[in-house]
Amino acid sequence: MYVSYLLDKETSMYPGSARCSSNNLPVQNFVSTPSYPDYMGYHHVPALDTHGQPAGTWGSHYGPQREDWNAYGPGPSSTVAAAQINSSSPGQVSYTSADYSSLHPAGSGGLPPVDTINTQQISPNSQRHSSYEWMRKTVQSTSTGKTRTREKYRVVYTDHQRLELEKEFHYNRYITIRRKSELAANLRLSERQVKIWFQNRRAKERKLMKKKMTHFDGSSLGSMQSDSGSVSPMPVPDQQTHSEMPNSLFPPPPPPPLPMNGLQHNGNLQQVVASQ
DNA sequence: TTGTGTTTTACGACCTCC
DNA sequence: GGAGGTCGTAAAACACAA
Repeated sequence: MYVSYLLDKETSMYPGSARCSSNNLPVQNFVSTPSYPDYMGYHHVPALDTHGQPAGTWGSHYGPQREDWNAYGPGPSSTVAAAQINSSSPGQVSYTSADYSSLHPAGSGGLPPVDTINTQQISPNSQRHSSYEWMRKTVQSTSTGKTRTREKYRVVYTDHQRLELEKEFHYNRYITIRRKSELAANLRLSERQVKIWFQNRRAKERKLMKKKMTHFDGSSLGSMQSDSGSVSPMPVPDQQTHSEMPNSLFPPPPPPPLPMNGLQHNGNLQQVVASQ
């Protein structure tokens, strides 16, 4: 089942990691998110599942479209960040599933305006070294997205941002222009950041697939290998739009790799894009 | 505390497609 | 030419053992 696939994947992805610095507050790092065990549960929580709803329900609840979060330009306003710097244990926020659900009204199918989710209580159950620890920690940031040519090399995305990106990724490994735009606006990332995140995420998946293949010595992965035997686990871009895919049809584990370098997909991808 | 390994952002090079 | 794809890589952020 795909859920177990996700579990395996996610537990390895964020093994109690609390990717957060204590010094800086990137503007987009405004909130942390539920633990991934909770996240895993989102498959079963209709209110959390944005994809079962018509795509149209997504955009309608967005906060004001923010200007592209320019990773190259001067830092954006610090309005959100300022709200996060408030406490002594800065921005320590976490959601229970219920919290999270309440923030995502059923039917809205989308994320609440990020500004509305910065005041959640700290999880009382979290313990040090538990798998929930990471979500207690504050994700903070500097004020700007700096490139490696600037003072700061990179920012750390909030758990919330990653959660939503992961959700989107698990729904579809290739994001459409529309969804990219929506996500970017909703997560206060630039579209470029969303695009690159997906690229990196696919790369990560390919890497994991490769790892798995080598681990299993290909014995049970015959169907996942190309004719030439070379490993190219790039899935075929899903041409379905989000509004077309029901909850129960979360994509299966990465489909069989294609014997090519991925560039052959461009035609299809652009068709998808064009269809938006 | 520090050294080391892994993961996460971000980029450049290069590719194909329109 | 611009878009987005992969691939490889840099470096920050992080985990963890010693």
